[in-house]
Order: sequence, then structure tokens, then C-alpha cells
Amino acid sequence: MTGPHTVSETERAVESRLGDLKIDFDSMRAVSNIFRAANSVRNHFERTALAPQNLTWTAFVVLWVVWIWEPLETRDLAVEAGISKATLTGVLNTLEGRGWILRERSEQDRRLMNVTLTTSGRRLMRRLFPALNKQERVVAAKLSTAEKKSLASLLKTVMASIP
Amino acid sequence: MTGPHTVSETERAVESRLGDLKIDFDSMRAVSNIFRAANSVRNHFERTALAPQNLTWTAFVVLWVVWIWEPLETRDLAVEAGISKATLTGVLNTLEGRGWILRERSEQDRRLMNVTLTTSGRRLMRRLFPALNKQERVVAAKLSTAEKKSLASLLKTVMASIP
DNA sequence: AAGCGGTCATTCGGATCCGAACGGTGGAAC
DNA sequence: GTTCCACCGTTCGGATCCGAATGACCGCTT
Repeated sequence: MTGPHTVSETERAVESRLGDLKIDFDSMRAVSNIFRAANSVRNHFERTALAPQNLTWTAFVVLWVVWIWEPLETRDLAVEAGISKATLTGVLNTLEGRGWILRERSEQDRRLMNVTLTTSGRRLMRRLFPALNKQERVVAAKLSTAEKKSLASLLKTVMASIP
Repeated sequence: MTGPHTVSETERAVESRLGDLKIDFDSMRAVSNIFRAANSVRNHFERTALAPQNLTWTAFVVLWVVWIWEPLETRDLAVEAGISKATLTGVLNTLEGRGWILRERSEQDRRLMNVTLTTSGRRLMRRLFPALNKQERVVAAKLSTAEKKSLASLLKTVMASIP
């Protein structure tokens, strides 16, 4: 997505392939930049703050959600982390294998699993979260405070438009 | 990432776990919304415009890049699509299996592979791209033209901040 | 012409990622 | 108390996703 071709080159190419069909290039630019930015930022985080622990972004997010809201049920954790239940099972296996989280069946409802952080997991997050926020500062460094707020708000509007 | 907890609840929880450590919440909100929005939009596209063809977002992007710039070498295609060469090999296997793309070894340099669309692939894109742009319009519907430009620009600034 | 770094696509191993199907559990109806 | 139906986490199958290693190939040197 971040190739050598310019925006206007791309749009001319699109038009030459669609003839008279009308394309909304403003929406296209806005949306495609969301994906490009997300990819770039994710890769940057994994190469910098997360590399020492060999953590993926998803695994970090799961760890973060548990850190903030523990104890937590699997279903809520999946929603909060923005991944499916099926994916979460795999990620939890990874994190449990490394000794950072604990899975315990609920006594009240035997269908549920309660997820908590281990002492080692809490120690990790206390170091890792500031390191990650530092990188968040890096990728947002060229934005003023007002622009950061504006960006967050515009993206929120996009999410609110999705049925 | 899109859970039931409010932003301020989350930030209070973070502060209670870090004590006096300073966290840049404006950067955090801006960056985390990039991921949330990207996830939401991607899922929306895959559920609507891409579902009839059983295509993932990544497969569509690869198809789109080839459609615009064919013929294309694998290395450039990977950069342009924002994925690694290793990932691209798998995606191309999928697309080739469905008869939408063609891989041919370059005559000038036997290391390179030239990727092109088949007739079926071009027919698909001519239908699919307008359908996808329609969904791009949907997710950007609540933004004015100025806001779409602003969003694209702010995200571009973020990408430019990444080393 | 024999080497020799450098580049290319692929393979490999391991971690996500998801929809659908599956077994276990809860709760409400009768 | 049994019969359903809804819900929970896991499993399954298949597609991404990536870094590192691999084997083929290039241009250049010697």
C-alpha cells in the first residue's frame, strides 16, 4: 500500500479502467490511508517496543485488556480486544504458555472462563505499557494536540458510520 | 477494542496501575482509534462487498494493485500491497487457483516473476471495485469532503513520522 | 570460467485470524 | 424431571501473516 506510485497516477489509472463510472476518490483516499497507517504503526510497534518480548500487537492488546479489567470473561475479552472468540483461544494459549495469564473456570457458571494476569504478567505490563506509549508518542509526534484530538474524533465518526 | 467501557473509565484504570508514570493519552487515543477503525472497516468490507466472492481484504488489495499496474513483479507487488513477500506467495497461490491472476517467469531475468490478471480477473475487478468504493462511501458517509481530506492528511502525517 | 556477493521468489515454522460446527452448561417451560 | 433452546469456550479447516533459511539466478571480479 505504500508504494512508489503517486496518488494522482493511481487515480488516473483507475479512471482509465472504469471509463465513465463515478468513483468517490475522497472517500477512497481517507479509507485506504486508515489501512496504510494501521499497518505502518503496527509494524513499527512490533519492531520496537514489542520485539524484546517477541509479542505480536494482538497478543499485547489482549494482555493490555486483561491488565486493565481483570478478572475478565473470555467473551468480553474478545469483544474488548476486537478479535473473534476463535482467535482469542489461540492467543490465550500462547500467553498462558509463557506464564503471563491464567485461565480458571467460573464457579457460578461452569461455561465461563475467568482470565487473570499472573504476577509475571503484571510485572511485564508495568514495563511494557510505558514503552508502548512512548512509541505512540513517536508516531504522533508530528501532530499537535488539537490534531491528535481531531484524528481520534474523525476515526470515531467513521466507526459510527458502520452499520 | 470496541468494548462497553468508556474512554475515561479506561484512562482512570491505566492511571491507577501506573501511579505517577506519565502517559500521553492524546497520542494513545489517536493511535488506538486507527486500529479500531481499520478493524471495523475491514470487517465491514469483507462482510459486504467482498463476501459474494469469498475474498479477504488482503486478497482484494493484491488483486487491485495488479489490476492497476499490471504487469508487475512480485517484489513491487508486495511493497505496493503492504505485505511481506512470504505472505504474497500464499495469496497469489489462492488467486491463481481461482483463475484470477497469472504468474510468468521473466525472460530478461529468470529470478523475477511477472504477475498479470486473467480475463476473468479483469471482469471481476470491473464489478468489484465500484462495489467496494460504494462501501467506502458508506463508512465515510458522516464526514464532509473537507473532513475526508483532513483525515487522509492526518494519517499521512502519522505515516511520515514513522522512521 | 570459476568464483562470489547480492537479489529474487519460495519454503518453512510458528502465530494469528475467522466462520462454522461441536460438546458442555444453564435456565426456562411444561 | 425432562425437553428444549440459548449461550459459552474450544476445535476444525482454511487463509493470512511474518522472519529466517533456501535454492536459483544475476552481474561483476579475478
